[in-house]
Amino acid sequence: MSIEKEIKSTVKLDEKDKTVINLIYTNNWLKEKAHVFFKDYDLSQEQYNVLRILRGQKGHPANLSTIQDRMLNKMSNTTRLIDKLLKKDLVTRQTCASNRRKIEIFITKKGLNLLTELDQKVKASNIEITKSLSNSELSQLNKLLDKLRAQ
Amino acid sequence: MSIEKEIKSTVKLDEKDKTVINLIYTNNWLKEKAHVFFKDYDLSQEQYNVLRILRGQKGHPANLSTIQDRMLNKMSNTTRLIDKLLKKDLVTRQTCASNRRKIEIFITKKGLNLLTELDQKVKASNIEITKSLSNSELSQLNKLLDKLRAQ
DNA sequence: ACACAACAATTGTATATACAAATGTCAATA
DNA sequence: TATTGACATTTGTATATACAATTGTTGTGT
Repeated sequence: MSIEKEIKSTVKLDEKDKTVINLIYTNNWLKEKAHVFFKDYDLSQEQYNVLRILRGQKGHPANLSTIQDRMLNKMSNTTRLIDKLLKKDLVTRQTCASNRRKIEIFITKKGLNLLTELDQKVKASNIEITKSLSNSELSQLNKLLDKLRAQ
Repeated sequence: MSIEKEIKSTVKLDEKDKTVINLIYTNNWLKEKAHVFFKDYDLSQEQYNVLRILRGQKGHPANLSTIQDRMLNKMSNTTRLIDKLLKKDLVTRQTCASNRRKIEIFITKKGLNLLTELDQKVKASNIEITKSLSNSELSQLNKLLDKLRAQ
């Protein structure tokens, strides 16, 4: 459905306004799907994201500011997010020996296993989410989004 | 910047995965802009959205479920959002005479004036946000987003 | 008229997020 | 080595959001 019908807009929108609303609307649509997906795993989208960042470290520790840097949703409170992962034994936390202001966070074996389990499911979910578009359309969409943000 | 560089991804993503991440990332980029925009007005994005819905009613009242229906972010607690608009005298609330389960919400003169003031600024902001894309690219992007959601 | 289900909104509670202030640590320099 | 500013994280507090339970109202069937 076109975004104008979708939001039952009473006025005709120009392409610029439409794009902004369309992005917000599409994100909500996406967020709903992610929510359904993750609730089975007692994991928030952000927690999943952090685990992936840690896995990307390939054994090297990450400290809080590194994680915050790479997070999709830059939220201020990474400490409490890590607290939750810690409580589930998905990560470990220790202060950095060479600089005690920093902390070193590692993903645990349990965390890696959970990610492995999720990998295929996320893949499947992404296929499902994007099934209406061909690969060339997806590539176009990616190009346009990248260009939009290039300011 | 491409989404892969942006998130410092260590692995090559396929277009499907890239699209999903790109949408999330783009939304955060957008949310940040909206946040900066609205904070000067002591108004949240959602509050603004509700005011616009009420203006769209053109004098007719809207009840809570109608508003919730049309909101971009379907959140559960419209009551408390209306509370806040009420406290700022931007809307009025009264129980519906013919069905006392319903309430009727109207936008006030003050609310309409605020919207009028914001109209041009939102327009300008949307122009700024979308300045990297031509009109034909924006139209393409809108088509792709609409198609993506068409499931 | 009464019981009961459906409806519309509100309230309570838990969790998430944003922002500022506080804590502890380190580096520079006088 | 004492002071100061910057750094990295944590904590406190306010606000936002999600979800379930509750309240009050209406419509329907008996």
